[in-house]
Amino acid sequence: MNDQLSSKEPSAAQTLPETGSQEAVNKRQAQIVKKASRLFIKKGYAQTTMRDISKATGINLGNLYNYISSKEDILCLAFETYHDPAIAWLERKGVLTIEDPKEQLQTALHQMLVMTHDAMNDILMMYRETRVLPPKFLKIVLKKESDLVDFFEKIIARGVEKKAFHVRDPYFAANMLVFQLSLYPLRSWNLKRYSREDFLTLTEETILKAIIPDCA
Amino acid sequence: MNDQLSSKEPSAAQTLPETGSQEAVNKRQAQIVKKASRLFIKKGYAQTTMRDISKATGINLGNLYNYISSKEDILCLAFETYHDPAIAWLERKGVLTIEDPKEQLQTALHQMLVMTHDAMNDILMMYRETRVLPPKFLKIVLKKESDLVDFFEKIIARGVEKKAFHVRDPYFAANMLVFQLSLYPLRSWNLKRYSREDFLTLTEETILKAIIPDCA
DNA sequence: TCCGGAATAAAACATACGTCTGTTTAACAT
DNA sequence: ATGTTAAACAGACGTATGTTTTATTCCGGA
Repeated sequence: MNDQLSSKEPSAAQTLPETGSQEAVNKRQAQIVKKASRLFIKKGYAQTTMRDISKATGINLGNLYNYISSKEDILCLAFETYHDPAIAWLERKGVLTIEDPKEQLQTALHQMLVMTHDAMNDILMMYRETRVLPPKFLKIVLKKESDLVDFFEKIIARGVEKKAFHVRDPYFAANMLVFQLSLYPLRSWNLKRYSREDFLTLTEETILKAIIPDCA
Repeated sequence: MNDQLSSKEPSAAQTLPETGSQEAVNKRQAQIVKKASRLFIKKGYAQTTMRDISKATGINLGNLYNYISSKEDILCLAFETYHDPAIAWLERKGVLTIEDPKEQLQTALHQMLVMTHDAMNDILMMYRETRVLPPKFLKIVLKKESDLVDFFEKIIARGVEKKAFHVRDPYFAANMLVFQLSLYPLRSWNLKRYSREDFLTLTEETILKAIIPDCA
């Protein structure tokens, strides 16, 4: 009846009715998460009701629970959906094999900026709703973010060794850089005057200036 | 620039019972806001109940409504309490009269960084709960933030004119700078390794490097 | 044609919430 | 003592919520 005491698995391992084809269930899940995310973005997680989600997806309220195990679970799935592609890109593409540190940093930074910009609403939502995540899942999310910082730290540290960059503390610089990626998601209300391209260029330029000595 | 920043009563707090000593009421209000803010920080606004606030303040649930007009009102008051001092400092102190652009920027930046650092929990809370603000009050808050950006834009623009700074777009630089002030509030979970002083120095250094040419 | 699993609609359920009301207590001037 | 007034209190009200359940409909395949 009320199994609140049973440990809540993070969404990935969430146990569901498990009937029929897992394929169709996953598809339905994705549909729910996508629609629900729009609502979370527009109204906030707490202010979005399961009835809202039912209406938005066109899936009956009771039927929703055949695909997700709880409202909280939808949020976890949303974090997964929009957080993973970034790190995935950095690994899939051969960023790590670029020899020139400056070019390597520019390539990684540019791609991250573009992705961040295009997913601005989702990122803003994540910043706002992080608190709602169950502790176990929160840990996973922070770990992923921390990995991203480590990724940039390595690039920067190598550039410093090769005298291509000039920063006193690569770990700090990486933290600042990753944080700066969120400038637009968190402050777009004050940056409307810039076109997408202008903004990306300006941001890239500003971030790099703090890392690459520009006196040459 | 900041014309009506010292508006006191007619903020967003709605009209209250308006009893006898407004003095005691304000004191009580401050007490409520302070305690409630701690709860909002710890559990989030939506997850904090008026009963929680009653328990934390020791003020009876029903009696709370003699001092605040709604739960939402408490949040508005919290924003006011922690948002105003920053702008106030910049105006009170004679930052605007400092002649040397570099010294002027350093002074303002340092103070803002210290204040941001010390109010990190409140700032994190504000980033997260902005959505809950009633539209009318949200507008006021964004205006204040925008004013802060304008403040730094003017400093930067003057430094550019005097060839002391090197930035392509002062408005963008100011936006980035103000955003960077929130690095610690938003990312402290990944920056625990730094002492307060080390962190402040590093941040100041990094922010300035993007504005002041360091080839000298 | 009929069966069985899925979807739907509607309601129920238990709880939690913000807010308000009616009453009591305490302080204090008269 | 007494009367007045503001503060404190417990409890209730109505609504909204996440979740579950029940009764009914739909539809493809035997």
